[in-house]
Amino acid sequence: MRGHGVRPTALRLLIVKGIEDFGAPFSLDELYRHFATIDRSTIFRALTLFEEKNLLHSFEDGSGKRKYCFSQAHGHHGGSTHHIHATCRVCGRTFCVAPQSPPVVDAPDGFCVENVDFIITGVCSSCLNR
Amino acid sequence: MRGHGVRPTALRLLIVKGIEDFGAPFSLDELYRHFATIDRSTIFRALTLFEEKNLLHSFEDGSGKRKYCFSQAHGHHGGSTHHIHATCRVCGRTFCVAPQSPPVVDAPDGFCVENVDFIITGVCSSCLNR
DNA sequence: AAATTTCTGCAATTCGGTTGCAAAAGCCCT
DNA sequence: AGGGCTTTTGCAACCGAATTGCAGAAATTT
Repeated sequence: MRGHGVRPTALRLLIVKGIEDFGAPFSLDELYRHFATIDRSTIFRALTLFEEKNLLHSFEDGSGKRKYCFSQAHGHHGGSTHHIHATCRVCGRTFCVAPQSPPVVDAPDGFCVENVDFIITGVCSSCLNR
Repeated sequence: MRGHGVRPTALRLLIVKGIEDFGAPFSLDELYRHFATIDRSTIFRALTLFEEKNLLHSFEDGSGKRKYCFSQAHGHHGGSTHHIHATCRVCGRTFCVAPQSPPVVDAPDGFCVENVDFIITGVCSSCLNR
């Protein structure tokens, strides 16, 4: 955390802990409800800061809520800002499709690529079996 | 339009016409401003209906506004619900990265894939040169 | 053309995200 | 440890985009 220029306050540590509990991409709202005591804006600002400092990555998955997850750099796979996610349109949850790295495609002429998101939409197995 | 179970009212025909004028993914707002006379909710409901009936496809590109574009089935490429788009984080416009079909990746176990979006984020050439 | 259904405009609401401000907490210096 | 400065936090309010309820208009059916 310090390495990224983020001061580790009590709440921020708590928040990171909470994020780890999720183990999957989460929305601001999910995290907020996770510990009902911390203010929404505090969490929002922490997430924004974390993203700025490259501890987190965020993306829109079609569910209407922005999703956050740890940057690959942080650990669980690869080593770039590339992501494959699967979002269930029924329950709105998003899963990391772990180790694969998204394939390379051509961008339009002169387009400077900063990030690539690969988003699968459909129905997850637990929503299917119900 | 009829083939998809959508009744072609005067306004809906106008709206489709407007969409064709764009030639690129557009937001509700852009379309609304395109013909200042039609009510926002009317357009919204038309787009929602079109999407339900598979005339349109929509996705979130990170710009905060939902983007719509014709389903591939409708014509301009491929033949499935697969999409490659490039979004400029400066001007918010989204471009179709036309003829390529996104590569196949594995979804989580038991996940029923309905759609695949490949979203490139960065800065477009006209925003770069300024 | 009367009855029924669908569509449209308007106004209001929801929802997620974001900001301004004052108090609280943390940091640094003596 | 105490005082002064900076950063962080909670609260309340705001914002923009999406969405809905309702009543009148338009289209369809009989």
